[in-house]
Amino acid sequence: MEDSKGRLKSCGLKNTRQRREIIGILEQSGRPVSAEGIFFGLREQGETVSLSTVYRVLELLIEKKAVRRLSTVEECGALFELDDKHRHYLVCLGCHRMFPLDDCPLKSYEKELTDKTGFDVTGHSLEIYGYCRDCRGKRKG
Amino acid sequence: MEDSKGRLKSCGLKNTRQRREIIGILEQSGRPVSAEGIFFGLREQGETVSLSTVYRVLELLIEKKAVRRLSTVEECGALFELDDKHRHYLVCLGCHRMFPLDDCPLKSYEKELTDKTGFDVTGHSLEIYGYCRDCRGKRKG
DNA sequence: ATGCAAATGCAAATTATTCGCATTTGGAAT
DNA sequence: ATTCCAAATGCGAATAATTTGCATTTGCAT
Repeated sequence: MEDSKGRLKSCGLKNTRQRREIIGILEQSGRPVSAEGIFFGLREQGETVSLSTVYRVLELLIEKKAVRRLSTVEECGALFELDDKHRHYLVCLGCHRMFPLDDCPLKSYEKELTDKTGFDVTGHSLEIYGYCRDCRGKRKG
Repeated sequence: MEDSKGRLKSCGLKNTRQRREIIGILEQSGRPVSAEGIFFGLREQGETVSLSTVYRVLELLIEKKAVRRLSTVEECGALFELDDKHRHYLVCLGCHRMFPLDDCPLKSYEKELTDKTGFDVTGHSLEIYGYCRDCRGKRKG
């Protein structure tokens, strides 16, 4: 089991109080947190780290793959579409185009979940990431 | 097949030029668009609708379930978590708590997709929405 | 044709995030 | 242990995305 200091070392990052504490919050929380959540979480513990540092450290940790950001799609603000039929997309990380999928791989899974968890499942959001044919080529070249 | 005027009527909404045009863009586009995308899309067609109207109309159409917003989770800015192991959440629409799922229902599906589509799949984001036990009770009462 | 609630535009306010720059600090080299 | 410097931080200002207040306009029921 890795502690915050260990995580920093394995990322090859300088070991600073702020970074240790931000990672600490992420570890304690056990579920996704917002930048503000981290900022105020630290406040409550009597620690103080500026909000810009929170953002910068998160960015850095994402680069190092020690942290992930939920739902990567929304790069330029929220996205909207007609709510006609249920639909998901293949999102290209190269050109950012979105290709609709033929069908939803989760139809049966939702029912299963409702039964298993007692959670009343009403929907889901799913995007698949990767590189489209065009961008796949460009990456190699 | 419904046109923008028809959609507005079935939502019980007043039929205004701006609304027709915003819906028009959503129909034409065939994939998710940002508010700005709609705004400038209209500009290009020589139509003009203020950006605040775009936002207001989208909001309204979402309420009426004629439009959906991609990835509903991020209500208070981006969310971050440790990137230790692959994980998804059941997100409660009542209390906004997030409950981690035991496992990912898409493991095999990704490979299948890579083969089928020629898209180089590198990952996905998935959240399941609904109401947790607590909130399910409260909704009925 | 008329009237009014609802819709719109505009500009200002908020919120989320990023950036520039002066100051501080971790840790490699001594 | 001390020195040094690139890298990290804090602060406040800048930017981007979204919301809101208010005066004006407009659908549509009458």
